Amino acid sequence: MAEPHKNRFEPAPPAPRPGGIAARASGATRAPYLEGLNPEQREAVETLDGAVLVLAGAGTGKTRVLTTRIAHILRLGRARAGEILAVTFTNKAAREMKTRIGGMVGEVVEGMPWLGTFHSIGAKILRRHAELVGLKPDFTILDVDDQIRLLKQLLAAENIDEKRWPARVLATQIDHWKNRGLSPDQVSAGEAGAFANGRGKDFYTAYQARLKTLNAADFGDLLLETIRLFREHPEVLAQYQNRFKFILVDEYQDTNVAQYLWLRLLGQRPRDTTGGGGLVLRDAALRAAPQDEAGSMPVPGPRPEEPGRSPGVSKDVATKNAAPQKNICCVGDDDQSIYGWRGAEVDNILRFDHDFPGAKVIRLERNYRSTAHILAAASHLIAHNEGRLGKTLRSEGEAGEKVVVSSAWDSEEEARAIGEEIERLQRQGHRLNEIAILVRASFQMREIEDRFVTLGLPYRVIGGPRFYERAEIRDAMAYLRLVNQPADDLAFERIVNVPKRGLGDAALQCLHDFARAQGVPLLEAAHRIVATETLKPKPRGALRDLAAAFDRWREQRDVLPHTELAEIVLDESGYTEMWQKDRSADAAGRLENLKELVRSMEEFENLQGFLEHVALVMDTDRGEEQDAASIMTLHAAKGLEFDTVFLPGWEEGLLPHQRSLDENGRAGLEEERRLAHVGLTRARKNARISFVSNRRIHGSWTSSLPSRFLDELPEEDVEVLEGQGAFAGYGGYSNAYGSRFDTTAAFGSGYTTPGWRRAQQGRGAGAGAGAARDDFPQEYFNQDPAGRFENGSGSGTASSPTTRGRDATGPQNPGAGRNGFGGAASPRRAPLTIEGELVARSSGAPSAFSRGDRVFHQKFGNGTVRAVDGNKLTIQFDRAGEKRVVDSFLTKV
DNA sequence: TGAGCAAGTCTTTTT
DNA sequence: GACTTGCTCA
Repeated sequence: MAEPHKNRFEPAPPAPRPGGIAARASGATRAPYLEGLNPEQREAVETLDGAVLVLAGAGTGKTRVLTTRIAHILRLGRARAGEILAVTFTNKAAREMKTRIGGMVGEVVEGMPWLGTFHSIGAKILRRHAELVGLKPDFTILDVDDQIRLLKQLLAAENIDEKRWPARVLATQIDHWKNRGLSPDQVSAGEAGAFANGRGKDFYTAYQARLKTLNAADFGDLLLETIRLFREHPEVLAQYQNRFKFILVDEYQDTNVAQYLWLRLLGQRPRDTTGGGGLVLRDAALRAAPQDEAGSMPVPGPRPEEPGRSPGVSKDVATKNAAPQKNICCVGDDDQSIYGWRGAEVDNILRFDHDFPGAKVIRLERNYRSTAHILAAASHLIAHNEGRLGKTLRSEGEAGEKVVVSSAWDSEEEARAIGEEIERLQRQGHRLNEIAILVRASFQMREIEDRFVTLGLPYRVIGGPRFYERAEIRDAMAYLRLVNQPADDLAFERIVNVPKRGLGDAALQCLHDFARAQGVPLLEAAHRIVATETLKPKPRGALRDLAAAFDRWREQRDVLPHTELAEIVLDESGYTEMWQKDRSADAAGRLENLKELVRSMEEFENLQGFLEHVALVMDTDRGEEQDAASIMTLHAAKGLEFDTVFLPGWEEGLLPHQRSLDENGRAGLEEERRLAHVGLTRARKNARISFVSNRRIHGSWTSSLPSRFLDELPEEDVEVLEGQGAFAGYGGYSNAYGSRFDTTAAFGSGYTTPGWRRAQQGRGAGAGAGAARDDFPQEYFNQDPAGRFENGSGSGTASSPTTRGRDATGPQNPGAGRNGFGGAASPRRAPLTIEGELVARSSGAPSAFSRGDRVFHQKFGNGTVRAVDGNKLTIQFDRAGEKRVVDSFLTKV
């Protein structure tokens, strides 16, 4: 096993010890990398055999443990670098791990070929065995944009009304199925029937078939097809099972079912492979669990213990596959699971010990990042969640400053306050690099950016519009893809008439028909059709030239360096010229981007490698070293830390986000709470939360209420400031420029000001005003949905023709504002609708409505019942479009 | 065929 | 408010 070997990660010469080197593991005690680990971390690093789950709370040294563990394995010679499978969730994390391991072992990173994201490793495996799943090794990886265009074509071909079933929605659904590890034949009839006029399943099948003919795979396929490969070809699976001696998984709480299945397969010992049947079982269990179980619950309330949600099944599966296990180590934090919307199954981590019986669970609870106040606030907040494994973060640092909560009249003022505070910090010598503004939704960034621009405050937006998503980059990429892979019809369609070649709809339709008739890709069809009289002379000539050009480029591909090829392609196709001639303002920038694209190609060995990178990584790693404040979403902030963190927008509807509540009810709320928790725990020294009374949404002003999460922060760790400019009305505005946060009056003892109380009451909306804290959501959920708008203390949607719309620059009417947080008297948007929750626990009882009924809905108006599913109805609203609604919200007309 | 304008949509998070 | 789509007209 531990035979001596040579590799790049050959351990550094052991520290000199008297008596020579023992072969025991303890030989590593002197290893410098183990020094400074606390006992739990050390245990997590040194427990190499069997299954290990490391529950690593925020700031407890998770990445350090992972990387040290790898270094340790290498150093002990338990495996070579190529025998360790280390999967991360994001490219960023993979990159960081590579760097850190490199630093630790003192070598370059290339030595870890199987360290990467699930998707990149999946793609790597899939390329090696592509033929076995009906692809060629050079298959194209489609992004969402391509997917949608493909689906649109299919919709048209299948004669499905795109208005009713937007391609985007179908793409999401298919993605969802794939996340759950379901191939078309595994999708239950009922579920598939609800889509595309009952043809959901056929549609999914057709989509997959189309991908195969295009020699393409979407993101989901990178996992799903690998799973299929493993299942259908045990010998291939065995090959990888033998290869990987150790498996490490980062952010395990973010894995979805497909990723789970993928890991299970690889995590078994070679002979175990027939146990694959058991996986399907678990798979089926998960498929059934979420909706149906919730649906049968009569009253909202604590769910049955999360980890045991389908104890019967999962136990069976666990026992069945209990046999020998690989050395698998999963690191994660259930409190940081924020990707449920993308199919992540917190369950995976919650029942790790069911899946890996005898697994060792190690908790890392010592937080080295944040001060005690920040940590206490975050812990108290997250304790409101129910489905948790439970960890208590302990601070290893000092008490520090309290978490600051402040308010502002509107989002512009909030941005102004943040800008001022940052300038103040800057004057005190804080570095901008150590400051971050974390928002819930990207639209919040705009006002903040605007303000920073005005102030001349350097900032950078992380995860903003991406380089590879820009139109000119995608066009250029399409050319290159097509050179690389002539069957890439999507690429062909994208560029066939860019720049304009006079190939309009008519000509393209003709070409399509021709291609279909001949059963060849479009580019090939182009070659053939120009030899016929089918097209008119002008388009025919254009098409002939284009096809000939691709022939030429393809020949050059094999002889020229790929960067040179790219320049030739962009040049000869007329694409560069098109932008040079363009008079619009951003043309220059686009040309610059194209140059940047070609430049970035230099880092790759060949075209194929470059295309792979673009498909999977999607961002350029341009490390701007300038000192600048970071603006990003809460999601993007996971894994990062800053001295000072601003958390604007803690308002109902934004954090927690309305849509999350609507779609996922209580589970959605808990995920939002985790998001808030992630935000707080990013801060080392200062956390500054703010909320506003008025926010601009869709360009018009909407009033809002403070987030319920504010109530869930412990008073003793929070300092509440009342922004001076916040409620002072117009006059206060000018003052606000000169005012400081810290010149404002504190609230005295926490949450006792009249304004705050009123805000609370307004929020209770008839559900019992005292309802705050823990019992609040409960009360809220129990409200009679129909009565909501009548007894909602005048705060229903219907009664809020927003008076704010009248001034374009901001809601400057001081009237309501003076009272406090907007005051209960000001017009409000409807208190949280929680339809998602109601949908989720719909009973199976037959509905009083039937198809074709005309109905009325308080919020959406009149509509027609399109489908009935228990008490969940699909309604085509006359004005609001199609919605799924619970029947209790409806009255017959 | 393509430009220009009007209307409509959608704004959470991403490999 | 920003963007896409659809429509009309030259």
